[in-house]
Amino acid sequence: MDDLTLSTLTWLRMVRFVQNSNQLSNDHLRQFGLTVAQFEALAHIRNFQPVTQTDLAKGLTVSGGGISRMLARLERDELITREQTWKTKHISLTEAGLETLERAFPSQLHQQSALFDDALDEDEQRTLHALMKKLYDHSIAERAKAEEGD
Amino acid sequence: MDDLTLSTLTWLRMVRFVQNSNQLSNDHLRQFGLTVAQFEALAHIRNFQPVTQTDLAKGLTVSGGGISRMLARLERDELITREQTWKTKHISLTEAGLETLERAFPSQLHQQSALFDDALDEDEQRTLHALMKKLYDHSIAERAKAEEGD
DNA sequence: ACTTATCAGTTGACAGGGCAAATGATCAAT
DNA sequence: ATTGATCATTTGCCCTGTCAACTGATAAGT
Repeated sequence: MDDLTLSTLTWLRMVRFVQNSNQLSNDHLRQFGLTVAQFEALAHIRNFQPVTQTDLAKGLTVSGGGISRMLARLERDELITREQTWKTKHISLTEAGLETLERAFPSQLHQQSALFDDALDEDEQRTLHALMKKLYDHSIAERAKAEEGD
Repeated sequence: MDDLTLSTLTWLRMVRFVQNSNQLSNDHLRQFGLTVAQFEALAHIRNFQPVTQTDLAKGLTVSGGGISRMLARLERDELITREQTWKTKHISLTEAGLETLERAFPSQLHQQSALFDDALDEDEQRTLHALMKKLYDHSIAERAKAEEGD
């Protein structure tokens, strides 16, 4: 009954794996009062601060509207600050934001990579990485193509 | 600056690829008035109808609350019906639901697999499938472990 | 100076989805 | 029959995210 081409099956497994992994990360991060999205936002901000909202949106591949709302929540929780100079807002971590990130970071990173390290040996990981790069690059090209033919 | 372990990089590419692919699918499905989530729900319902909400939630790996809302929207749009017998609601496609699905199905499937077929040859696809199966199964096991140790 | 692009960010309306508490319906045990 | 236990679904509250329309600020052309 089901539509079991190889790529369909692969796709399904990938989507579910990403789902499961995100859920595990969310469970894990709950003790720090963070979601995966927030964790990733904080990590990105730390690496590039001070950063504009537009750049942050690009870096995290979310829309401008999405980043605006997320940052509003992070600001409300006093994990980041937004300072407006001219027309641009520059985002930085607060003390509390940095502290939270640094508490969560190591275990989150470990949790994340364990999912790969436990399931695949080093050769397999390298192979997977190469395949994902191909797929990813191709999907980027497709998105760009869709964009221009708007 | 960035935390560039192999698994982190692989993870990032996988997440972005899934994002891009979903976005491409959403763009594609817009002409049929469907989202990816709705398309997948309709396809699943067609294959298993009549099906209970609980089973549907499991099949699509969303929570009970999530499925309840999504089905409410699909019912509002008259793509499905919910018939209550005893304590359970049985979901089926309406005429319009089936028709919409059948119009969208072939091109959506094609769009989906093209992303793999254009980027990877057959050997690579088989390798990827095997690796994803390993990862997926492992993530399922981890979720189960997290569940019991609640 | 005054209008017009243009760019950065916000906001309303919406879909998707999680969790936990509440409802409803059925079944089991007294 | 009545009280509980159990299961299916709903609902309130929240976060994530899109799109499109809107606001504000700056830059440019006349």
